Amino acid sequence: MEAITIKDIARALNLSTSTVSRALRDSYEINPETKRLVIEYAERLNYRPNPIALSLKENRSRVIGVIVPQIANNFFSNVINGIEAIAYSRGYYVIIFQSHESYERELATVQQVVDRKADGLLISLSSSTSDVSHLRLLQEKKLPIVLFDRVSSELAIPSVTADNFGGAFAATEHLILTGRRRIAHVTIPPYISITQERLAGYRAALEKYGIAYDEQLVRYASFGESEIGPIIDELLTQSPDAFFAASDRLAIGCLAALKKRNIAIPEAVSLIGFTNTPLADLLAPPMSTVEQPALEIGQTAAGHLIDLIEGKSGQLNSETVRIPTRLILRASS
Amino acid sequence: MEAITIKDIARALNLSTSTVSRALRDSYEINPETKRLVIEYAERLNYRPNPIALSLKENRSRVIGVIVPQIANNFFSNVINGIEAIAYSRGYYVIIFQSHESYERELATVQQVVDRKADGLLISLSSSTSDVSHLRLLQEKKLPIVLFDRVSSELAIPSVTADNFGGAFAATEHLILTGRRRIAHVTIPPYISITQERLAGYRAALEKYGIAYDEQLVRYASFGESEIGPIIDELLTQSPDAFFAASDRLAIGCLAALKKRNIAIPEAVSLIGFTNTPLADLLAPPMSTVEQPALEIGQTAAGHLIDLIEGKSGQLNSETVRIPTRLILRASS
DNA sequence: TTGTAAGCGTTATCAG
DNA sequence: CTGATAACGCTTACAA
Repeated sequence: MEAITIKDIARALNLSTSTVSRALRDSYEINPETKRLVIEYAERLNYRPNPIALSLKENRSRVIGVIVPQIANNFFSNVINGIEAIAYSRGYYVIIFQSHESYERELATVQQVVDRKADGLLISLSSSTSDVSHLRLLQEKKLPIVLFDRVSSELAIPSVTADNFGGAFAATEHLILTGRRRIAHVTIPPYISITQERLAGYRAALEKYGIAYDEQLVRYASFGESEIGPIIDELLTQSPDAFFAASDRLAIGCLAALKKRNIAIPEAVSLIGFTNTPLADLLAPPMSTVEQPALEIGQTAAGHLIDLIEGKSGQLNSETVRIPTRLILRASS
Repeated sequence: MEAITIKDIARALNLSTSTVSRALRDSYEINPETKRLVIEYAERLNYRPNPIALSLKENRSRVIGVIVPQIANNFFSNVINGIEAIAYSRGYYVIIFQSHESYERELATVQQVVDRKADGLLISLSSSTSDVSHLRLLQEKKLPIVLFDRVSSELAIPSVTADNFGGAFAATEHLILTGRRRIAHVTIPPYISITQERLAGYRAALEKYGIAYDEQLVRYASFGESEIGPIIDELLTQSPDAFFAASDRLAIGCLAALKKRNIAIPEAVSLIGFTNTPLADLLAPPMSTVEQPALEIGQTAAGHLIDLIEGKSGQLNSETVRIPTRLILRASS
C-alpha cells in the first residue's frame, strides 16, 4: 500500500515539492513544459493526493457525520441513501453512526463525530433523547448541523422532516370519509417530534369532522417491543372500526395480531409507507399507506448541510423544511 | 470548533509538547507530578487527540471501507449493523459506499477506499462485476480485504457468506417432503456467487429425491426490475406446484403476482428470510422462510478483517466461512 | 526527567 | 518561473 507522494515525483524529476504541487494544481506561474512533465509523470504513477495530509493542513475532513437511531430500518436506510447521493456528488464522504435509541450512545456518538473532525453533522434524535444540550453545545462551537426526521423545537437548527401532520391528517380523513368513526391510533414513543406531529394531524382530522378525541384509542409502543399483541388487545376493548398505525412495523404487527386473533380487519392505514410497493400491494386488501419521502429527506438535509458547511446557506437558518407525503389508497376487498 | 491541542497544553503549563505527549500517554519517564498536572489540565479542557494528525503520522486511518451493492436493503443494512458493532468495539470507524450494482461504480468506489487510506476493505460484489482484477490489484498492494455474501472463487481472499447451498437444499427438501414435485425457482442474476450456490442446493435436493432438474422451472430476475409478473407468467406455463424464491423481494413479488392473477398459491419458500418476523408471519399461510444470518455475517467479516489489519490473522487465509442458515416453517392454511 | 528536532504529505508565503 | 521554509498536530529518537 506504499502510495506515491509529491516528494517522490519531485525527486524523480529533480524539482522541488512546491513546484510539483503547483504544477499539479495547474498554477499559472509554472512553465508549461514543467507542468506537462509533472502531470504526465504523476498520471503514469497514478499519483493521488493524500486526503489525510490535506485534512490536517486545511483543518477540514470532507466528511459528514450521520447519526441515526438504527441503520437496519427501511426508512433510515433510504434516508442515508439520499444523503450519500448528494454528499458524494459534492465531494463529501459520509460516516454513519447509530444511537440505538439510547441517549447515552447518542452522546458518545456525537463526541465521535466531533473527534473525527467531521465538517458537519446530520442527526435524527434517539427516542430517549429529551435533553438536547449536547447539540446546543456543538452549535455554539459553530459545527454545522441539520436535524432530520426526529427534530427538536428546542433547538434553533435547520431541520428537514416529512409533512407528518399532513400525512396523518390525510390518512385519518380518508378513514373518516369511508365511514369510520372509532379510529384507533397505534404509535411510536411520545417524546419524539414525529409522534406529536402525527398525533396532531390525527386529532385535527377528527375535529374537522366533529368526532370527539378519545384517549383510549391511542396507544404508544416503544421501539424495543417486538410483540405488540397486548397493545392491540387493549385497543380492541374499545371496539375500533379502523386502525391508523404510525409506522410500517406497527402496521404489520397490527395486521398480524388481528389475524392471529381471527378478527375481521377493518381498514388499516399505515403512516410511513413502504418503500417496497409490491409488499404494500400484497397486504393491501385492508391497507392503504402514507408514503414517506425518505430519499428526498436525505437529499434535502444533506444539501442544506453542505450549503452550511460551504457558507452558501441562503438564510435557511433554523427553518424546518417539510417534505410532502403521499397517500396511496388501496381498495378494500 | 477550535479544538485544543497538545501545543496549547504545553504553552499553558510551560512544558514542551513532547513532555505533554508523553504525560498523556502515561510514559514511564515522566515525573508523576508533571503527569498529574498535564492530565488534569487536559481533562479540564476536554482535550482530544486529533485523529487526522495521528493518521498522518502513523500512516493508518482506523477506518474500514465497506462496499455494498445497496444500502437500502434489509439484508445489507443488517450486515452493516453487524460490521459496525464489531468495528466500533475494536476502535475502528466505518465508511460505507454503494456500488449500485454497477461495475464502474464499484471500481470508482474501490478507488475512493484506497484514496481515503482505509486500513481495510469489506466488499460484497456488484451483480455486474465479473472481472475482479481491481481487487487482485489491491491484494497485491497488501490492503487487507474480506469478501462477504457475494464472493468470488477467482480470488484468494478470505470470505464470509451464508450457507447458501445448505439453505437452498433445506428449503427445496422441505417442499419435496410436503409432496411437491414441480418446484419453480425464481432467482437473482446468475453471475454472482450466491445465485450459483443456491441453485446448486436446489439441484442437489431434487437429485436426492430423484426429481429431474427442469431448466424451464428456473428464472433469473435482475435487481433493477420492479415488475416480476411476466417472469411468474412464464413459470406458470410450466404448471409448478411450489415456488422457491431466492430473496425477500422476489418472494413478495411472486406472492403478489399470483394473488393478482387469482391463482391458488402453492407453498412458497423464500431464501433470505425476513429480519421482520411479524411480516413473515403475516404472509405465512403459504410461505416458509430461510433466515439469513445477516448480522453474524457482518460481525464475522469485520472480525476477520480487523484481525488481518492487526496482523492477528490466524491462518484464516483465503478460506470461506459459511454461516449456517435456519429454515423457519410456517403452517399452510 | 525534560527539551529539541525531525518527520508524516501537502500548501502557502516569501525569496530568489 | 522555481525553490526553501514553515505550518497543520502528533510522536519519537536523540540530546541535555
